[in-house]
Amino acid sequence: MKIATWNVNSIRTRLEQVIDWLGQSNVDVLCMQEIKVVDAQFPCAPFEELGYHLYFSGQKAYNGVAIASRQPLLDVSCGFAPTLLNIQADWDEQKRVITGKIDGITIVNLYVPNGSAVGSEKYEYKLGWLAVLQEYLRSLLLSQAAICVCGDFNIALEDKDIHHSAKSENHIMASEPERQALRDILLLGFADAFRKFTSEGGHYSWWDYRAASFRRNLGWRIDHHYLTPALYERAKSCTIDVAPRKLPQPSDHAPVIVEF
DNA sequence: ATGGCGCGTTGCACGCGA
Repeated sequence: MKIATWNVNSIRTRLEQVIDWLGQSNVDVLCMQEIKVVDAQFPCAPFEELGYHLYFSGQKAYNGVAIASRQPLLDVSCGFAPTLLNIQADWDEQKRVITGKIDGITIVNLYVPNGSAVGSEKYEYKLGWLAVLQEYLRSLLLSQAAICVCGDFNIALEDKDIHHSAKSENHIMASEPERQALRDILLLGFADAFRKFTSEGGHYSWWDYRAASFRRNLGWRIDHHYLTPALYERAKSCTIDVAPRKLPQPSDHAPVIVEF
């Protein structure tokens, strides 16, 4: 069983690359972020022709998450509210969460807010959103034993997840409050699948479009799979596939795949 | 220090991403 996460940066623009990659990688589940399309316009047909079922929560122009799965997902829900019944509704206005269950594994597909700049209004929104996410996962853990939380976290937890020329405490995605918010979430009982197999730095999942960052390998590892303990033990590999990032007109993110 | 590239938009410059 392979579960992949990929910020595709517009599913309509990236459709051919995503479909090609699905056909080659043969993953069972693909979690996508930044689909940037309303539900009525999601291009379902090419996925269905490959044998995938589609689940999505989209909005116009920004954000949006989707899951393509070979087997139908159970208990699909969008946003925090179905689990956090008392949450303020506006935390679900931006479409950043979709959850479903397959083979006893609850998959939570996330697009964590970017945060713009440390100290900005969007940064405060990101920290607030992460606090809501913590409560969401705490609540899920009450009823679900095997959880895979994956997606674009927009946080590099350690300095070795960041290329040498960008290490800055006040950099968005690396500031201490963001890292602490993510550590607090992991303390609920999640471990990084990638770090089960690879301890050294220099492995990245996102490279800025500008300044030839990919060619110079000036990247960040910000796309993650976080697993509950028994699932973590079952993980057989976790890899970043940089091949799609080399194509013309790529997403700025590469897919990350965990295998059980 | 700044901006760089790419996406979508009742588009033709701008907000946003990270």
